Amino acid sequence: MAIGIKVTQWYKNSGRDLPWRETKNPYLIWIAEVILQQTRIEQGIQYYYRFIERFPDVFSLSSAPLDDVLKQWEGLGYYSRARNLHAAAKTLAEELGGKFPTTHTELIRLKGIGPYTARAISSFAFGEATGVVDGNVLRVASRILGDHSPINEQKYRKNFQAAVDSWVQGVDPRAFNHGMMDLGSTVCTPTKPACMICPVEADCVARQEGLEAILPIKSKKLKRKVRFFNFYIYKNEQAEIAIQQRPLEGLWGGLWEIPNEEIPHPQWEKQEAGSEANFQFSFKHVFTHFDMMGNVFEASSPNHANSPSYTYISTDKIPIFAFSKAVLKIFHRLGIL
DNA sequence: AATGCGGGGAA
DNA sequence: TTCCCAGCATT
Repeated sequence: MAIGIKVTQWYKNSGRDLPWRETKNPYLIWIAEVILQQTRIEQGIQYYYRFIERFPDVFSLSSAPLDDVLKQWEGLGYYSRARNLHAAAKTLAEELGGKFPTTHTELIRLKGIGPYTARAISSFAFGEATGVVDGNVLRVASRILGDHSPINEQKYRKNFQAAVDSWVQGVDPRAFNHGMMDLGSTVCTPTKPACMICPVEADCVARQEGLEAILPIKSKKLKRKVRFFNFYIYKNEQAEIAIQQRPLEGLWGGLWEIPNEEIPHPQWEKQEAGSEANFQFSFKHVFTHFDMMGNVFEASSPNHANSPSYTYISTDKIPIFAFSKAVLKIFHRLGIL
């Protein structure tokens, strides 16, 4: 029996039941897929419910201010996703009449929709017979094929895509693609895969050659660097604090923050901010590409805190603005949120 | 092809 | 610590 049929049948018996699988509405599927990019289901599912309640269709999203979209995204990370989602919604609403393209080759032209998401939408919403390839599916395919090429290198990607595309031919694309991802997350796991209950054990080269623990191969990535920052709580006479909005590009793009500066050298014990800034505490915040070590200072003297970019707000207005997780943690630590 | 971009959970 | 997770955009 073909791999496609086995995976499809397995999915119908053992697949997961997830809210965005109950619909063929491309908008709902799109929102779920973008939220779940590089994000675990448990982490994203509440964001999904809140997001589609606040923005139930492409027009409510396209007509909303970007700040509202970012507020819904607060704490989820990779904030360019929210910005791209908003931009693509405008394209869909204003140029395409709110109608989604039905093929992955058209969908991929929209902001924030890449090879994975384009195929997920076209397959799940419109039944296109194309292979949906994410990190889970790459692992499954690498093991089934016994392929030792690094799955995180672009030049090998098309081979895996072609294999999955061949498996989806002649079967229900929705069930097959969902099945491949569920197989990856519940059976063909990174460590200790449950090969005994795998529907394609007999087709799996890695299993036959005892390579389950070796595959998939991944080439090494660079080690994170450490960068040092000072963060400042500036208070005016009304006990309001200074905040500012970050530029749309780059880290925490479009989010609000408290004044801060990167310290070129880890002058950890020194009071960089001047005599009137009182050291509060230090923290660590981990990113994909660097570790942030932060010092937090508090100052009531506004003489060096009068930048035109600052907005002074009372602390009970903090929930109105979208902040990064790091800044929210600072607020909690200081007891002002 | 390499790099930037968040945050949380598990081994 | 290290790795992983329903990736994409930019250069």
